[in-house]
Amino acid sequence: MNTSLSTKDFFEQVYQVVKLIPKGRVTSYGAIGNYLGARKSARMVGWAMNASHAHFDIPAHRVVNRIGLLTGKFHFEKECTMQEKLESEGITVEKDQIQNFKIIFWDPSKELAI
DNA sequence: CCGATGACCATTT
DNA sequence: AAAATGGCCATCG
Repeated sequence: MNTSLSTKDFFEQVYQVVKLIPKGRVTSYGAIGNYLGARKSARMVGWAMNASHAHFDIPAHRVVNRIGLLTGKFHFEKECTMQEKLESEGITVEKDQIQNFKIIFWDPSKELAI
């Protein structure tokens, strides 16, 4: 069996955190990675989101890069899907840039309080 | 098997 | 202060 519970568990952790993101809030790949103790492996978090297509309950639109830019919008059904969903939750997005990002930023390391 | 790529972030120059 | 590069780990060709 999976004696080496590494990647799969890492994915699960990411999905759990993403699913716990409150409505109207956003977080960054690095924040999740930092919460999981892998801030250097932020790319893996992003890659995990790419695999999130296999999971339907993953609000990947609430996850953006550290500057609040919708870098992964092209990975959604349509380029505007991500922005549409964010605005649908009360988040203002301008030119793929989330407004008030610092205000709506949701840091798992602080909110979930390790 | 080796090389290149990636929804990133941090450090150094 | 801004720009460039390295690092990290996994998947694809």
